[in-house]
Amino acid sequence: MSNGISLKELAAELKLAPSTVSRALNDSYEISEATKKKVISMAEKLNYQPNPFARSLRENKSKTIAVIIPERINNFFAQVMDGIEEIAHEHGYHLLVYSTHEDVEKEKKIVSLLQNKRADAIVMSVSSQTSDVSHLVKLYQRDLPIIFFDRVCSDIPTTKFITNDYESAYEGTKHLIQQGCQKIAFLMLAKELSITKERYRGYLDALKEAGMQPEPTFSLHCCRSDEENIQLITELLKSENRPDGILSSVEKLALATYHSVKKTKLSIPDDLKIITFSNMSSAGLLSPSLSTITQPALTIGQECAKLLIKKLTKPRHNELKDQVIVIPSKLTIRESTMAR
Amino acid sequence: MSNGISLKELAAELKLAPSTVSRALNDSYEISEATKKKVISMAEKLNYQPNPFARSLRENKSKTIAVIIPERINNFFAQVMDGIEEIAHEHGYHLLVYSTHEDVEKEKKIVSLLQNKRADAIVMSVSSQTSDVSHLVKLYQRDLPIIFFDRVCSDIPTTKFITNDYESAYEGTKHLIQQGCQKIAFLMLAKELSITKERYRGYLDALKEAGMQPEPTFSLHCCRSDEENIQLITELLKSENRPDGILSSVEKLALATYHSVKKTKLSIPDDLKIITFSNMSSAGLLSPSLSTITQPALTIGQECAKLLIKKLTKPRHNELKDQVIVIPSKLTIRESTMAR
DNA sequence: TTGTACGCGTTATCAG
DNA sequence: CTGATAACGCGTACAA
Repeated sequence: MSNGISLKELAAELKLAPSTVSRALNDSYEISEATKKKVISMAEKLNYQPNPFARSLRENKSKTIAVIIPERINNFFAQVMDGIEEIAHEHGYHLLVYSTHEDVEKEKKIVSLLQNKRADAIVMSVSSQTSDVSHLVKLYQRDLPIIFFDRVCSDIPTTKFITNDYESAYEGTKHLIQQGCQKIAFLMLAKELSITKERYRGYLDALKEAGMQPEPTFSLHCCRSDEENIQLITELLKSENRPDGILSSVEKLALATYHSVKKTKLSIPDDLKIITFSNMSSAGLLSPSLSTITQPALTIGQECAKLLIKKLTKPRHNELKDQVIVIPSKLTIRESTMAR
Repeated sequence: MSNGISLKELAAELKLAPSTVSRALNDSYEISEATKKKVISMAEKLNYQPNPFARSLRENKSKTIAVIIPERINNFFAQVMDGIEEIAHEHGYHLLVYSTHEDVEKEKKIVSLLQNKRADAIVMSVSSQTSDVSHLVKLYQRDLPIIFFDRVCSDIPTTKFITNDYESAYEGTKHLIQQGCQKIAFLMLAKELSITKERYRGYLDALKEAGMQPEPTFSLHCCRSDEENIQLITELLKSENRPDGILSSVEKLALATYHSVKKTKLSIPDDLKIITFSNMSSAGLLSPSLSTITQPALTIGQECAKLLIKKLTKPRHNELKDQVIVIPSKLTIRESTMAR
């Protein structure tokens, strides 16, 4: 056996015209049952596989969706991918996957690669460095359907799926206050990120409602590097005026905090309480177990894919409206925020 | 702007023949520098993007590699993916990614989807349910280059990348013995998996060398379901004749053990020591911190991609020889295997 | 140095 | 119901 047979060869074998065979395989109504059967059985016998590129060329679609995420080693994004894949496969779509590693330059390269319609549509969450979005606008202008999730681009008029960032951060902060925290810090990646803004707002409003002033040094901007983040957080924890509570806007910063705490004489939750946005399944196994705000990652992925496929299947009736769809997160209280 | 311009249209704009434009863009030696410049600048001006499907159809290659992994929410596989992606992107290759969720039926479907040469090659790690490999043999017979990593198929004559499973398991077991364990259990997924077999051999040989008998009930076969695994392990830990040491052949079973221990009165490492194959970055943050055998995941991914691309680029000189390439793991001792 | 013609494997249109 | 033909966009042999 070697490299597969073409429609034409299959037709020759059957002594039929290629067009007839094509129609038979596509179950066209204008082909008799008898020939359909003959064609199908021969196709199976010879293990005929249609060439996807010829088809894509002809139909101007690839049955492929591109997914761009900031990082792969991240439970949230991995779960979202699982959700997208589940729905995509149900509808015969394939997934091209790209990770930007939180690097805008990488993101731009990837996006530029996708301009040629290699994928029928794009699902993405922008990198933490992304503030100028002209590369994404370009995509949009090329008529490539695009959906954002989690870290969205409000400038681009399409559908976005997020969790209730504001409320969750608000509730998380309120929880810290109820547990007795007086000085609460907020850990963020880039301040330009949509999720940062919303979660920060929730944090500030919760403080305000409790009559607390947000300490400027308590808004900590972190970066991609775990080492640097641990350094930054350690400094904050060792400072004269250190926080006694932390709301971490992403999982990795909570883990960095755990590492930092090990470098101090502090202990969680006695000296410092912490809650974080995170989808880590082993949050409950950490020392101490970590209170989390768990995002509906799988659902977000599924919904993204469902909407996109609806749009791809029936483009007329389904525009990607400029709207934000919110799916709520779930607070799970564990030891890291226990009152003494 | 709408949907991109074709080579023909670009040629018309330039008042040149399509073939000339094609050659200019591909930097052919038979085109004058002057026209090359004109063509390139116009191509940029009109944002010309070659149609990848026309190209794939013509050249019979897609510049795409398919990657099949058993699960996405797994630090090892995520890191391997990162390694593959890094090298693939350097060479202009795209990645189609599929997860089997440890399900052979899913694996078969995916593999069948790839028969049509949608991808130029495949990198994969088989599901834990995979014992019959006829679906993979079929791929191989189709002349689709395929490379295995970690969970390999010895029946298929191609290159495989693994870690030193036998030695690592041997060393891990020996470490447990040195720390005072007398009754060591081995946790595995399916016993048919290549990694299970090798790691089990290492475990058995270490026991033997220490003059210990392998207790039959201490070889625990687990499954995909975390709940069931926790149940199984809990039973083992509560049994009359319980182990005092555990070598876990995969990360998830170690985490399941941590959950199980919480359901008993035992404590790690006093009553039970445990070491596991794992690439979890937060192993050091668990309670207690978890001793691990860390696989060179990134390197494995990079090497797979390098070899595959060499093969795809210069097929004549690079056959995928039937060999196993071993890249060693690293033992990291933490609290979970401390002697009392 | 540039242009013409063809084929890659499909599917849709038009004829019969 | 089936067959012939054209077209999708590109690259290459062959011609000029």
